[in-house]
Amino acid sequence: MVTMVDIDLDTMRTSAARTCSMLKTLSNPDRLLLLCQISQGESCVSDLEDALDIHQPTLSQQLGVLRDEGLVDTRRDGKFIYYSIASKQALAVMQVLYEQFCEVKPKRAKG
Amino acid sequence: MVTMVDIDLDTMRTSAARTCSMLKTLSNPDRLLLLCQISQGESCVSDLEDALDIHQPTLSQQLGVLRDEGLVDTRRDGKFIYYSIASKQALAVMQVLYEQFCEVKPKRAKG
DNA sequence: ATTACATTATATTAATACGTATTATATTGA
DNA sequence: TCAATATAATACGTATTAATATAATGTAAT
Repeated sequence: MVTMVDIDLDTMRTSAARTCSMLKTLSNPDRLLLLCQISQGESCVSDLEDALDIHQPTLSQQLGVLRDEGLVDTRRDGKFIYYSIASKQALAVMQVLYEQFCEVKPKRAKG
Repeated sequence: MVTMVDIDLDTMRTSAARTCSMLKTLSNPDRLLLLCQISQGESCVSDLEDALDIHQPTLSQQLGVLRDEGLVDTRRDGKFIYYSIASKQALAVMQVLYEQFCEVKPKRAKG
């Protein structure tokens, strides 16, 4: 169990709405992988395309969703556009998701 | 930035799919509040109804979704059915969401 | 046992909206 | 003019949600 202070229902609903908005954005495999990749370090679109094997218009569309939700920032360098994580909240969530769903824990000997 | 070990694309996609499945389940304000409430301690349906002001069939429907996804367990005691968190992964995610979206940090004086 | 009531779940439907993939085209910069 | 990226337009299927009604299970009283 987890300790959370008691807050009123309106406040809770407001927070829940903001939270759900982010969660929905994360609830797509392509976007999740994109964020995962970008959270490893700034990446340009063609890097992401190579790394994740998502084809370009889809990639661009989903990156657009991430931008609209404010989860990523962009920076242009010549022909390339570099993406980075803009939301510390998203980063915190990604970190836990990684720990819970991707990290393999070494098994301990019984005893 | 966050440190994650490099894993192959198939494995990543498999993990992403499982992760998205849970995220989708969390991506609804009613369900999120339900989980939040239940993570505070085992609750029966009428408690949840009172606490969250969601009407009964909706409540039951959304609890069904949480059950189907394996996020909650139930236990009957007479007329009442008690819900509790079944997934440590969900609990971990709820904890971070709470920290990131609900917790109010006291402001420090400058300097 | 039967009745009645409280608690929770299920079924059904209607309305709406959403997500995604695809193809084509536009923009920007070297 | 080519490479990198974004946008537009469309089309398809399907998911989401709320609402209403009804069923199932348990308890208590008679």
